[in-house]
Amino acid sequence: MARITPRHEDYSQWYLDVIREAELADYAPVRGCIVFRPYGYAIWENIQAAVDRRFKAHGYRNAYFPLFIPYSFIQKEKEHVSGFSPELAVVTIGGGETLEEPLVVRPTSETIIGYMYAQWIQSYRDLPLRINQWCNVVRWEKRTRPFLRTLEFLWQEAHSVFATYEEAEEEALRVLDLYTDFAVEDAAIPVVQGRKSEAEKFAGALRSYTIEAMMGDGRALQSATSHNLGQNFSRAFEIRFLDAQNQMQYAWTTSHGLSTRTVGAVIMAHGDDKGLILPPRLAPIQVIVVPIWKSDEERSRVLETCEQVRRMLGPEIRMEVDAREEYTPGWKFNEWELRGVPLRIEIGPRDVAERQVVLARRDQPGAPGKRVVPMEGLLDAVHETLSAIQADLYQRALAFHKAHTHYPETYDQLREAVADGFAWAWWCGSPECEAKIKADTTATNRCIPLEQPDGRGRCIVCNEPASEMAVFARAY
RNA sequence: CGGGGCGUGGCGCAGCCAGGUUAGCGCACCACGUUUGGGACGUGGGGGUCGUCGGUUCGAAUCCGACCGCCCCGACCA
Repeated sequence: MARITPRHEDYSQWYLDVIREAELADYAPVRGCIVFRPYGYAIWENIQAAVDRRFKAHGYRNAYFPLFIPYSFIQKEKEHVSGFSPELAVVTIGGGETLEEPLVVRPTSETIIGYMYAQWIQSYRDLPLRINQWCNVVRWEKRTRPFLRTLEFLWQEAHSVFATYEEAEEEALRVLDLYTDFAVEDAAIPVVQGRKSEAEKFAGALRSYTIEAMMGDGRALQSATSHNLGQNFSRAFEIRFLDAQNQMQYAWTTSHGLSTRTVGAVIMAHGDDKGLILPPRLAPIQVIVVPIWKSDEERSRVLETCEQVRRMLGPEIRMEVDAREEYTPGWKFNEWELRGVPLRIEIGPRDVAERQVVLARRDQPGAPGKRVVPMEGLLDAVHETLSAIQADLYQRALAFHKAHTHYPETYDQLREAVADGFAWAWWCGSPECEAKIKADTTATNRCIPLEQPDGRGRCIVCNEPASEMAVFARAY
């Protein structure tokens, strides 16, 4: 029987229990690696579809670059090599023979894509160039956690090239908006858009932008990143072009990524003690139909009605009929609630006789979430209810986010704030003050939000004048 | 990689301290029957070299050592 530790008892255990019981993933025989089971992978496929659609609308095309990167490529960009060296997986033997040059299993693809871009770009007329790839990457992390941090993970990485700094900067912010739109509209998760501090930015970036989401325990999860790489990689890989004045210029590049960690974000942002709650837009099964019967005669009538419902909803709704005979309706109710299916339709003999069905919302367990609707017009009622669930999940997450967002004015208040959620505080910008907070509280500087309050303040640590607020939080 | 905890059928655990016949329990699984509007019940079954390797002993799940893995708290990170 499904056994899920209550969140208040042990949040980490709750997270792991949900993943196991909902059959999202299982541990692989290699440390730090997971198997994406079909139900978990289906969530990722829906995330992929939602993100891919947006990238294509922004002018991106998909391509695929190799898994293996020559070791020397990683070393060409100074900060990139120091940032990624500790976590590289390196292949030194191929076909039984020691390789002349070791191959890195990509931790990210700026280098190999930069190498190719250098060959493809000659003129300003070749710009802008926007390419995205869906792939796996490997980072040899010390400490792993299913979905949130695994040795191998799946993601999309988009890489673009522009003629000017301004265009690259604009792109970094545009794609950040793209991710934000996905998070809000599809994942139903509110996020803080911001800029990473120097200490937290991507290795090799001029500037990194992030969206930070709040999990159910108040901790932050960096949910997507968008980097303005400046000319760092174009200089390292000689990505140059002739401008309209026939002058040779180094290009300006950007990169952007969103990973399978997003599956973990969905689990932790919406789940409750009964298990998963999936936003309808990302749910592999949006509607589960549970038939109820006693006699064989009732069974055939009820199942016939289920098939009518399938014909009405099937073309537009991801739905299944759970006609298994070995489980009782009550068991199925709990099972599908654990798996986070947003809407359940119950159909029994009474409903068949009345030409009606019962709709039960996952996000409102028990009687309050149930209502009887006529078969006539069922498709519209289901669409409306799914939309309402999608909207309500976002509102609930937003209310939680706000309730756990604090504006401490003293260092002691900051300590208390980061124990509960996000702390917005004035920060002078110095790495020392940032490091002190991390050392004292384990909370890190998540970002400098793009939307800043008016006025100025004094640094929460050193009391020097500060022109910007930063968000501090404990993070995954 | 440091600190703490834990490895016993698929899941959750007991047994270990005080070594001794066929290693138990709940759930899950298989068969049959009765059930089915919020996790049904009966009867009968199947499944474990007790994380791995080595040591002590007449005898090891139990004692000793090493290693491996997992979880939690840190340092590192999407």
